[in-house]
Amino acid sequence: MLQVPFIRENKALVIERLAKRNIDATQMINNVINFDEERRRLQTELDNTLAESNTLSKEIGNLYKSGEVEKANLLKEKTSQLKEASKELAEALSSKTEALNELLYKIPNVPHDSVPRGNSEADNEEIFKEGDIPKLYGGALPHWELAKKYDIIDFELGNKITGAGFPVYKGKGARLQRALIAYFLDKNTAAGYTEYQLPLMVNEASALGTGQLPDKEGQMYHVTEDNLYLIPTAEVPGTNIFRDVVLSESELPVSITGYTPCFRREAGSYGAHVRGLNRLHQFDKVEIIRVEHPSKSYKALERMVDHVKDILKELKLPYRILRLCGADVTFASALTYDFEVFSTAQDRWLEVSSVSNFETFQANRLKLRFKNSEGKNELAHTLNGSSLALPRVLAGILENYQTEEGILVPEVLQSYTGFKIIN
RNA sequence: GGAGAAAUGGCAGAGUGGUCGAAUGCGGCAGUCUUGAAAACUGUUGAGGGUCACACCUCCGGGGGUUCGAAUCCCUCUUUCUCCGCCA
Repeated sequence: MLQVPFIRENKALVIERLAKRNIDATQMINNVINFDEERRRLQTELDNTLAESNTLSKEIGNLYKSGEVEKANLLKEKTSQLKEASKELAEALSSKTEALNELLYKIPNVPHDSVPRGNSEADNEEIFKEGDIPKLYGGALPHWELAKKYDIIDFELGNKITGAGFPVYKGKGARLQRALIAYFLDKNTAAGYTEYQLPLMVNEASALGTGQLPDKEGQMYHVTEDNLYLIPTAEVPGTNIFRDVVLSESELPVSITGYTPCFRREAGSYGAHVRGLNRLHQFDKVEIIRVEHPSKSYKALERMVDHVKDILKELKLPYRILRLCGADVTFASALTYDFEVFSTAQDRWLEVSSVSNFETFQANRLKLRFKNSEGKNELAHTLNGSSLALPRVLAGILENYQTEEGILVPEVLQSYTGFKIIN
C-alpha cells in the first residue's frame, strides 16, 4: 500500500500518475488525506487523555503511601472519568484507522514515469524482440495435440484425478519438466540468487503481506479447516520471509530464487485461449525475488530483465518484451515487463515471465525496512520475476521445436533430459 | 492426539503490582589508542505514532479482563520446548 506521508506531500503527482491506470483517484486521495487528518486529531486527543490519567495514577500511588486516602479516592473518581473518555476515543481512533487502511488497500501502486497510459493490453509497449520464428512443416500441431501424439502430457487423466487444469506429465514430458526446473534454478543461482524451498501454503498474515488478501481472496485455494491458502506464486512465501524485518544496509541487496508449484483458481476463465497448457490451476514456476536499496531498484530491474532474456536466448525461443501500460500493470507494481514467447502453431504470443518493481508498495504492508546510512529505518524496495513459468515455455518448446521426426530438445536442456528428441 | 513447562529488546537473559521501555552480558555504531587492524577503554544503541523540534502516547507472543496503576494477577488463543502416543 501507498505511504500516507507520500500521498500528503505529492497529492497532484499521485493523482496524475494513477490516471495512467485510467482511474480518477481524486476522491480517494482526498479521502485518504481527510481520514488521516482525522486520525491524527483523535490520536492526539487520546494521547492527552492517557497522559493525564497516567499522571493522576502516579499521584494516587504517592497519596496512598503518605496515608492520604481521602484525597486519593477523590482522584480515583477523576481517573475513572478519563478512562471512559479514553475508551471512547480509542474506539473512534481504531475505526478511523481501519477505514483509512481499507481505503489504502484499494489504491493501486503509482505507476513509474515510463509506464505508458493505455486502455487495454493492446496498449502495452513492445520494447524488444529477438529470435527467429521457425517455419514449421505442413502438419505442425498445437502443443495439446503434440502432447497427445507423443503421450507426454495427459489432460484427461488430470481431469479424472482432480479436475480441469491439473495435467499429468508422463515419461519424457515429466523429465522435460524436471529438466526445465533444474536448468532455471541453475541459471538463477549462477546469477547470484540463493535457492530456497518454500512452504506451499501460507497463513492469512502472509497473504495480506503481499496483497493477495483482502481483494484477491477468490483467486486462491483456501484450506478453511486450518485457514491456510495454497500459494498462487512463490512470491508470497518468498517475500514474506521479510515481513516485519529490519535489514542492515550491508545486507542489501537480497536475492533469492525458488521453485514451487503454483495454485490458482482462475475463476471465470474458459474458452479456447485457455486450452492445453495456456492456463492451468496448478503449474510450476521458478521465481526470482530481490530486496533492494531504493536508489538501486531500477538498475536491479534492468538486470533481472537481462537475466530472463539470457535464458530465453539460450533456449532459442522467439520472444518479445513488453512494457506494460497503465491498464495492464498489476495492482502492486510500479513498472512491469512481460516476456512473451511466440507459439508458432497457435500463432500467438504467450506470457512466460513478468518482472516487476514494487518499490515500497509491498514493503510498506510487510514492514520490510533497512537501517539506512543515517541509522534510520527506511522501507526497502521489492522486486520479483518469473525465471521462468514452466507450462508456456514448455508449450513454446513443443510447438517451435516440432519436426516431422519428433520434438527436438533445446540444446541447453539436453544434459538435463538425457535425450535429444521426443518421438 | 495426551501430560507438563515456557514465550521479555538483534541474540542471550534478569525482572512477580507504582521507582520498568525494562538490569546485565554479547553483538552493532562512534570515539580514544594504533602506520593499519585486533585487543583494551569511553560513549552510544528497540519499534511505532505524534511534533517544525520538543513534550507526550503505545508496544514485554496475540486478544480480552481485574486494578487508580500490569512485563508482573486472571481468562483465552497461538507458538515453542520436554515426555508419551502415532508416523513418511
